[in-house]
Amino acid sequence: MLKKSFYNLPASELAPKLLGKILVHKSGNKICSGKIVEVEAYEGAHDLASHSARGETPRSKIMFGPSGVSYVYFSYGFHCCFNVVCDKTGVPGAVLIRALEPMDGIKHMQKRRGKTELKDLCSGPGKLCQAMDINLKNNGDSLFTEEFHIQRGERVTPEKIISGPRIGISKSLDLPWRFAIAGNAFISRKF
DNA sequence: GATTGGATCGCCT
DNA sequence: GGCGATCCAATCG
Repeated sequence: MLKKSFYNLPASELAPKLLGKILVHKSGNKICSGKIVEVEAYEGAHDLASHSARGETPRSKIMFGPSGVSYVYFSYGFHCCFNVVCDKTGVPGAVLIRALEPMDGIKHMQKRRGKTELKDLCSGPGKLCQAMDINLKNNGDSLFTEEFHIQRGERVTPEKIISGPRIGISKSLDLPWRFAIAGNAFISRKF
């Protein structure tokens, strides 16, 4: 399991380091896991696309808190998106997990998603929340439990990482804070 | 209290 | 590639 100190970095530095790691979530005795293959970084006041860009609000306050905590928000009236809170306490930051390569519990994922094709299970932030059974109730959860954590996985060297502008935002498009494992088949869309 | 605009997805062409 | 679904949170009056 990754230690707390691993998460005490600015989001744009932590995000690429999460690629290749394994996200594990157990709910209702069902264990699911997947390799992180695509992420996005969200920081503070200088990052206008971030929920914390305008300071602390009831929703964004969790981004200002201790690292290694789950930040889940509701998006577009349909989906949840899962982030990992990072950086020092008091400094806002979070890494959005955008895509996973399914590993354990694929049967559960297929049932929750209503799809059998592996590429349809976790190739997007909303999809992976549905597949992994992550919802608003998980907002604020610690990521240092047996049920919910991130562990060491495949080593991803810098040469294997591609980056570009983040998806679905209209501000701070100049920041290349979307990161993915080059050539991986499970990312949400092409760069 | 009302309005507006999303860190999306799936299905259609 | 385009669009409709659908609702929360932030912002403004």
